This record gives sequence, C-alpha cells and structure tokens, in this order.
Amino acid sequence: MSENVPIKAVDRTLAILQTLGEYDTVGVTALAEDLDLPRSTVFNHLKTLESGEYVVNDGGEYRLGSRFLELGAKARDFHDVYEAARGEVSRLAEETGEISALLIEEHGLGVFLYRSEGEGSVHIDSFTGQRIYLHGAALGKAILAGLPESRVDGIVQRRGLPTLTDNTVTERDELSAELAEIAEAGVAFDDEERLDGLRSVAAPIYDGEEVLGSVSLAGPSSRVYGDRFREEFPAKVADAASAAELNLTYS
Amino acid sequence: MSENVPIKAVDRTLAILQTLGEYDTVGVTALAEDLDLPRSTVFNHLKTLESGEYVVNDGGEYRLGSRFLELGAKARDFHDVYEAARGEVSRLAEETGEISALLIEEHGLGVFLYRSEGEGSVHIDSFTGQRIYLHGAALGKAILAGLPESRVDGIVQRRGLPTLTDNTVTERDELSAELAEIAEAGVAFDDEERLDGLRSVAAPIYDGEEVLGSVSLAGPSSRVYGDRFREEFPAKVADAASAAELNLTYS
DNA sequence: GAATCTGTTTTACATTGTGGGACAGGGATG
DNA sequence: CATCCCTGTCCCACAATGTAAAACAGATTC
Repeated sequence: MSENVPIKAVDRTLAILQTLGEYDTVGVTALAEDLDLPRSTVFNHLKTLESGEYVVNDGGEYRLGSRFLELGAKARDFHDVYEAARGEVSRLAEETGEISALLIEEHGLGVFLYRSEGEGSVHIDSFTGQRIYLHGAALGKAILAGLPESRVDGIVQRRGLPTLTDNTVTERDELSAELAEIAEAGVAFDDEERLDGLRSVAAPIYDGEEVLGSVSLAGPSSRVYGDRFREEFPAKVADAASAAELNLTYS
Repeated sequence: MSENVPIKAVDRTLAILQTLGEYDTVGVTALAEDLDLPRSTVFNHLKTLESGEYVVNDGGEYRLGSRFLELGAKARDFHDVYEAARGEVSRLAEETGEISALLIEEHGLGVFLYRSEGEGSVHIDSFTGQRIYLHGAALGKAILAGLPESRVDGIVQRRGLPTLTDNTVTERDELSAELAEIAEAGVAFDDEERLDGLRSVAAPIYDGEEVLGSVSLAGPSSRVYGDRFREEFPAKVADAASAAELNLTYS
C-alpha cells in the first residue's frame, strides 16, 4: 500500500464518528480526550461533519446525524437477501416466541441485517448492524460452511478464533470438521458458544452456488433443548431459508 | 468560520460516500468522473474507507459497507420517540391498510425514522432515513407548528419553500396561517402537497413543551376523502400520538 | 495482437490539516 | 459578587500530507 493511504484526516473522521456513536451526545473536550487528540483538531472535524449534515450540534454538544440512517439503509438494500428473508425472520420469531435473525458476511465478520424478537423472548443486547465473529455463532458457521476453504482460511487468519464462551470452537481443525458436517446437514448449531445460556440453530441462504447469508432461531437453553433444539428448530430455519431462496429467484 | 473548515479531505470523503450510495456497486473511474475528481484521489479515499471497513471492495468495484447500519441505528436510537412511536406506527398501518410514518426534524429538514406499509397500501418510493422538506408534508407541518416562530424563520430561510406539487404551500404568510391552525387543531393535513395523488394527516408528538416528531397516515386520494380524510384519520393519528407520548413518559 | 479499457502505484509539489495557544462566555465556587 | 475554571470556539504558522499527473499491469474488446 502506498505511503498516502490511509488518508490521515479521513481516518480521524472515521474514528471520531465511531466514538461519537458510543455517546448519546458529547462535547468537544470529552471527545478529544477519549480519542487523545487536540481539541481544535476534533473541533475542525466535527464542524466539517456538521456542515455536511452528518453530525448534529445540540447546544455545544454533538451527536450522530440521521444521514447515517440513509447510508445504512442503502448499504442494507444492496443485499437482496434482506428483502427476501425479512418476512421469514419475522414469521419465525412470531411462531416460536423466540429470537430470529438474518446475518451476512462482510470483511470477515458477521453483520446482523435484521432481527426480530417473539413475544416472551429473552432480550439480548444485540442490534441491526452489530458485527460478530463468524466462528462463534450458528449463523456465522452456516455461512462459513458455504464459503470455499480458501476464503475460510483468509477469514480465520484475519480475525482469529477468539474464545467467547467456554464452548466456543477455537481450534482450526475442529472448525473445519464442524463446517463439513454443517455443509452436509444444511443446518448449523450453536450450544452456548457465543453467549452463555443461549442456544441457536441456523440455515444458510444460497443463490445457486453462493451463500448470501443465514437465518437463525435462538432462545435460552432452558427452553431450547431435546427435540426442540435438534428437530423442530432445524426444520423451521431450513424452511425459512428455502422460502427466502424462493423469494430471491422471483424478484 | 475559520479557513481550515470544512476539511477538504473529509468533505471529499463525504461526497464520495454519498455518491457511492447512489450506485449499487461502482468502479473507481466511474465514481471519479461522476464527482469530477482525479481517479487516484478517489482511489485513495476508497482505500482509506475500505481499511476502516466502511466500504466494501467487491472485485474491483466498491459499495457502501454495513458499518453505516450500525451508525444509523445509533443515530436513530438517540431519539427516544422512535421506540415510543414505532409500535403505534405499525398498528396504524395495519389497522387502516395504508401507509404510516414517523418523522423528526434535523438541520431544517424532516427525516423518516420509521415507516410501515399496510396491506394493499400504495407503494411509495420513500425509505427510512429519507429527508424531505418540512413545509410540504403533513408530518413536517405538524412539527413546524410546534416550533417557536424564530426557529421556523430560520428553517424557511435555510431551506426555502420550494414547489413540490401544484398544491404545495410556498408563501410564508400562508404557511404561518396554516401552522397556527394546526397548533390549535393538533392535526395537520396534506392534500397532494408533496406527491400528486397522495393525501395524508399527521399529529405532533410532544414531550412537555417540546415537539419531538410526528406520526402520519397517508393514502391515495381515491381512497382517502370525505370523513375518512377529515375525521377518521385525524382521530387515529391523534390517538397514536397520545399513545406515543404516554410511552415516552413511562420509559 | 493491437488498442483501450480497468484498478492500482508512484512521485513530487503545494496545499492544507494540524495542534498549540488564546479568547469569550457560562457555571460553579468561595 | 468576584474569582476561578470549566467549556466551545477561533487563530495562525509550519511541517506534514493530500493531491493529481503520469506511468503501470492486467483484462477485455475488436
């Protein structure tokens, strides 16, 4: 990579935006301290972002502007699988009373494109746009299982296989073996591998040979066990994935 | 404003992001031509954005990354009115079979925070995050009616009162008169003022003395007329707004 | 197989982002 | 009521850095 990339000023603006997102609203001084940058520098960036209407100045304090909603919607709409699967995800959540979600891969991580919580489902602090490790969730493994070995290697190399819970798969060999099983079965399981107490089942959504994403059904281990975990949920997510695939071809 | 704001490099990155959003995926050359910038400059910006994982490189072509989903969700979550009103908006759409939406004000424009389409509703090409003129819609006028005169002046001065359809209110006096009516009635109307063939009714959502946003109900003039337009819809949006206000205080 | 696209790399110069420091105003403190 | 110490904002000089022309390599086209 040449000398003048990344562009320092742009990198800083991105860092400022990210940090800004961690606050509700925040002043220049606090933001500058958090980022370990001079106040005047942060100020110049904020004023630039404000003039572009990407940031809002609320009486001296700053916050993210809703222009990012627009960019986010466009980023999401690029993925046809969103429109194709959204309805199925909502239906799964409603039918089971648990949590259902849609994940895609990007930059070697999983990104939630959509989530739906059924009535009485546990509340998990995750949200649209959240990024997770692929190896640590049924959703992620379902996607990995559909990628060529070389891409899986690249992702593992880039992101590693960090431990998330006691059950997380952290060995490359073990992961490969599991991905092979998943590819055959068409369903992936997650037994408290990402979050303690949470089990989930996921199925990949294909467009021909290519995995576009995956759908899941997740709930607390106290409610998800036995046949419900091993039979009912797999059948339901597989159905939902098939329905989404059908929607994809007719649109 | 001092000489070194806006920061040119940041401004360019913002322009690149915006233009990027207008394409599905796009190459460096096309993007550079669209923006009238040298290819190498655009390239440097794209590579910087890519290294920050805000942009995705799909085999030479680029597109917006889903990190903006995350920023967008955070920008939206800042507005408590979103959580408070979302359910009501969905309910309105479901009950009437028409379109319902939630709008807030930002930088003198209206921003859709949420939208819901009932079964059989007309499909309008608008989306979460879309920005509209406040004077040209029931939603916007409902908000304007709740702002102090000085702020309305500021907004009109900044954004003007451009003509959107033959019915758009484009005179400052006329707008003032209508805002006064709206403030009294608690409901705003839009009779094909923003889009031909579309009528809508909106009510403001207050937190004490302050307007936080507005909810609307909209449909084609062929279905929205007479008592439905003048009685039923106003009653429904007012109810929804009240319910949202209640949700705000108990959360 | 030549021509012409593409994304990418290189390079050198002038522009411009940077950051220390100063300023005005508001709140808190005494 | 005066002092102090915050805050966001502004100024400015200099070195760093973003810029853009031109060259490059690989596809695609003709």
